Amino acid sequence: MSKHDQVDKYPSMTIGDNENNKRAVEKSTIGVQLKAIRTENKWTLEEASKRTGLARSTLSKIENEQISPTFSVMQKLASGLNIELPQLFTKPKETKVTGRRDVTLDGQGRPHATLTYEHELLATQLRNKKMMPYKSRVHARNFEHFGEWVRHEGEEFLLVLEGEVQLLTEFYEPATLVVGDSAYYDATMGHLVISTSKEDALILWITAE
Amino acid sequence: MSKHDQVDKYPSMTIGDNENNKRAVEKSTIGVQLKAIRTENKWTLEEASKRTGLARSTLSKIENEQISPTFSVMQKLASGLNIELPQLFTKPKETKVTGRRDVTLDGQGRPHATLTYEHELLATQLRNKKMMPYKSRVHARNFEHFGEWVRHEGEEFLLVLEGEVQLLTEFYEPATLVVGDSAYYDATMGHLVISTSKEDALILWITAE
DNA sequence: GAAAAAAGTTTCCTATAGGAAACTTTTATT
DNA sequence: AATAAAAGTTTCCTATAGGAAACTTTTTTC
Repeated sequence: MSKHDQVDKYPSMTIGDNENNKRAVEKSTIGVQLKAIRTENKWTLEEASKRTGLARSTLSKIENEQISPTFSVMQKLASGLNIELPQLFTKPKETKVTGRRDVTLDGQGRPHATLTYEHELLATQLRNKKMMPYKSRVHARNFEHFGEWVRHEGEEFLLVLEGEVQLLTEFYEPATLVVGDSAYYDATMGHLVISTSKEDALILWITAE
Repeated sequence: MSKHDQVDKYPSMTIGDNENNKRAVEKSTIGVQLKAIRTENKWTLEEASKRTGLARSTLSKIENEQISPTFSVMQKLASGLNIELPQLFTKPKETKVTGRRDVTLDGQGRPHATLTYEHELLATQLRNKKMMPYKSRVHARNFEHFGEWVRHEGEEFLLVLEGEVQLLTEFYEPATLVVGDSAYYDATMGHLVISTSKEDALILWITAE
């Protein structure tokens, strides 16, 4: 009986618990969430049971973290209780008391120069902003200055503050913009701005993802 | 031979499938998702197994929709494969071919007047934007013109284009801004802008939620 | 404040999830 | 093409989830 070969896969192997697996996963809270949702709606387990088609006992056990529900049960919960699935394991977004403000005086932003632009980043005091505003002096005079389309996630808005520029975009004809003109476009589409005035143009950009 | 004996549990029962349960739930696709993620990363079941600490067979069964994984298993999947939980049941956001663009020439936006401001809405051709840009002529000269703080969801950025204004915010001292100055703040905080120059001031606003 | 009703928990059992190993299919390798 | 190796599936068993009903706790009602 020489079955020496496949007898022991994983002789003393670490079936994957140590080497990798960043076990920093915060504890599930799915039970807590469920209970919160149910009580907020003033539902009894019985009512929740009727709504979801799950047994009263099952719901109780889930709420008390005695069992880990299967995905199909989670779907019944979401559907029956009229909530989105992620609500079951995402703790309610703490309606943070927001009162942030950051004033940037003209020319006082954080400089950031490239070959083609000279950016002045605005509102750099605030982290985790929804928008990234900056003013840029446009050095580029033609497409070749770039060589490639600029392309990134999100959407972009720009307003011309000084001079005249051309907004080149992948799927459109170039647009000539003068002071006061603005444009809004998907930044995933190739795009770039070149100056068509004698002096460098000045524009305001804002991106949001 | 034993497998066939107990084949039909649930003789013809529908354990709770009829009465309630709005079954408009799209079929799970969790298996499909998992397989997609795994193959995209060129992982074998064996590798995925090592990463997640789950058995090869379990992964196979999940991928083939033979079982509905428990939440704890889903957590191991997310953690081990370095993905966010919702990725497991949210079909990959169709990287929509975005190529929208809207140019608004100076003064050509959609007008919208109030007692205190004269707004010019920009980029009105695009729906579902992440940002709402507009230019506003500021009539207001003092707080009383408003009577109340302006307050709404999201964040706001403003840049002074002409004149001089004061930015009044609930939790800060008033800030005096001249042409080129800008400010970024949480719009949930009471805020408003008044002109402090002889003429009406002109500012650019952008809000994002 | 005792009895009844309702809400919630635990028990006990069955159905199903998850793991180890056998088996099958696919992919290299010669 | 035959063989070996790797990847994937299925089987079989154990652990656990989920349901029905008994039980306990809380709330209501008289």
